[in-house]
Amino acid sequence: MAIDFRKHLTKIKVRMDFETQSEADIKKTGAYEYSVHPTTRVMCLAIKLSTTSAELKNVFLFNWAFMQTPWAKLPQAFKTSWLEKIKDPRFVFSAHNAYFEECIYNNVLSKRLGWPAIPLTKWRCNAVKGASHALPRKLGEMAEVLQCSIGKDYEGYRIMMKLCKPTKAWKSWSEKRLKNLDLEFKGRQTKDIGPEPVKWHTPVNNPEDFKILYRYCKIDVLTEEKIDEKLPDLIPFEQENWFLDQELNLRGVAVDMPLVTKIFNIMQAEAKTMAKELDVLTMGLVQSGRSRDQIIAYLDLFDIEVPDLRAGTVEDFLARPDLPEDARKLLEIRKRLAKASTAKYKKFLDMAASDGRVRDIILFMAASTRRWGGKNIQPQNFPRGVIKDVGAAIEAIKLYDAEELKLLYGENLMPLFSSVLRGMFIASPGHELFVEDYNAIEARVLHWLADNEDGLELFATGVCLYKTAAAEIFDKPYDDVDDDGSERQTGKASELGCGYQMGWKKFIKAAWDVYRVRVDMVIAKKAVQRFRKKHYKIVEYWKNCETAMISAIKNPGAYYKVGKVGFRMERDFLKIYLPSGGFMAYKDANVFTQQVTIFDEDENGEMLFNEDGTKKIKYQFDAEKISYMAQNSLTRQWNLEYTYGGKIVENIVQSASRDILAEAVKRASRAGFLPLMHSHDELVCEAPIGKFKKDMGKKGEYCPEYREIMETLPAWAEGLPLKASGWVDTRYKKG
DNA sequence: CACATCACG
DNA sequence: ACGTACGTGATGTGA
Repeated sequence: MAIDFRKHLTKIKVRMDFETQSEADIKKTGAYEYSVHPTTRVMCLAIKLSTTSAELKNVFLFNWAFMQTPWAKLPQAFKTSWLEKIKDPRFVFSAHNAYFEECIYNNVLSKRLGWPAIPLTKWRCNAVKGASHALPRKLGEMAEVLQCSIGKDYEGYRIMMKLCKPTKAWKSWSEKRLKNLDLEFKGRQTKDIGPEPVKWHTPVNNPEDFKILYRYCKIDVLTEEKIDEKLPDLIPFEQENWFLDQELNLRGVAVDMPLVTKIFNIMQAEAKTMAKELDVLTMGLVQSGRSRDQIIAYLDLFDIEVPDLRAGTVEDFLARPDLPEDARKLLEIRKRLAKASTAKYKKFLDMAASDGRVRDIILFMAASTRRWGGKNIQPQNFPRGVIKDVGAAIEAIKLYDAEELKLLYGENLMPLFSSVLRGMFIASPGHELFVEDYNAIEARVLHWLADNEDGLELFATGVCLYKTAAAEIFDKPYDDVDDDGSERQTGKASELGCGYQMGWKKFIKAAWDVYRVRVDMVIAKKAVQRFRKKHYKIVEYWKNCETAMISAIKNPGAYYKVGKVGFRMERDFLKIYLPSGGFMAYKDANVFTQQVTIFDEDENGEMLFNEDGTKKIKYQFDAEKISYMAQNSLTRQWNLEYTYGGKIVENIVQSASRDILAEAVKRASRAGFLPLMHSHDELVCEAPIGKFKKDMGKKGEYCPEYREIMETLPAWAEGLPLKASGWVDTRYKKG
């Protein structure tokens, strides 16, 4: 018997869903720039009050004519009722992906038609409610997995896609008109293209389709209600986090648009040249630097067999002295054209609003661990860059053209442009950027959660954990560990991976894939053993968390505490409660017994075989395993997933670290800093120049008050050794 | 739409 | 007698 959470709601929800039409492409521009586009308008609005039963007949539909009418001319009774809902604290406004509805309401209804403003704190987001329970974010998929889907309205979807943009006839006419303008410009004869066709679908010229659209819109808002009734509302901690997130995403970040434009133009010209080179070199066999299969087939002509075309592999092959010249040239071009970061310049151009800011680049609760994700421009995976003096590089790009830049930075300009990408984010006029990031936050949180005292001591003394690990692995004094080379990186891989139960084989693979460090098998085995012996409390923590999760699944409702976290099965979700009071959810968590077979290996890790050719078994045992339903992080498919001690602990650590950052955003905001973006261990704010005092640190200017805000421990994180470092400047960079 | 690749934490 | 690093998003190709 499902619990009706409506009874527990303190708020009455006004559920809203807009259908809009526009010349802008929302996929390209993002929701904000779409909403301010002059051609964007509302086709209809469906509204459902949570106080009536969840039936289609209880959904209000405000049609085309209503939504084109200025507020002043709307019926008085409606206006009174709407204003009441805005003023009355019992009412809130809810939508699935509320950011879109907020943008449309603010920029179309309020600014153009005069509707009264809805304060940010009155908005609620249904997609975020689902995300807080680790469900798929899309409305249809969320309803599907909660088994409350009203059924897919394929026809409605198709009609919506048709009505939301200009008519096909107008589009083709418009293209012809552009060609004519070009001809006119060149002083040549233009072609007759006839009169301008109808541009927009409206209920007047297309009444049947609009009927279907209205129904589609009503179904969406009703589906939203069915989902909402199945899930508890956000806890106050997360509701506040979300308000701050909306504020941040509506604020946006200033971008150096003239510089973006200049770099984009140079890059486009370069890409054209390289495409030509590629075509000549391969006689048309390779059509693009990104055509994996074509490149592999071409290299096969030279009897070169590459397993894949990842950067590291390409680098390995380029290092071969016997590589044929044409193959070398091809791989060089591939190297240049494969850079993903170059696409971000185009995205900057597409997304920036007329005020030179990009918005909606941070996604709340993107991960099942509740971490934020990056969106659109994806500021969380900007390349670190290879050029040392980025400031000088940016000044050079401002001053010189492509040919001059090549004299300074070499023939291949791509590394230059990918190195200065972060610098496209700038402070607003009269403002400066405040940036601080946490040192090894996940390692610190892990040792703190596991009550691993010797690990915590290390942090307190300020010794580098990664170097300590490297010193033990390579059996040499701490001070002799190579800082920039492979040794410290190996230590890092060891500390991060081993903390989550990584084995020695994966250690070798990860060290190579991620850090391009070749780790010897003996060293890998030693590193894993060293970690598990030295940090035996973490090994115990894996086991304790797994056992507690299994017990919790078997005994619904009972709370199992492991140190600072707790496990409880609540209806169809296993919840892991974190020190902050927040939780992670695992849908349909289940325990089952499986026979595990461990095969015998020789000391080199090679499989041993019996005389009959079957694999030699070392031992077998029955194990209790945990499964749950989740979106596979690779395929995005809703799948049965499995977990175990190390992975549970990883999730907990990531989740708790996210809460540390969330609390820092709150403190920064309350102190008068304006949060702009963040990246798991780094927070970027801006504030008017001079508002906060700066000091000179070892690596330049920083803001002591801001650092203090970052390093302040939340009440629930007593004993956690937090450490932050950063800088103040007017242009973004890697710290 | 699935997969590979490239980025980041 | 007891093993398993994890979490994202964007872009482009090719079926």
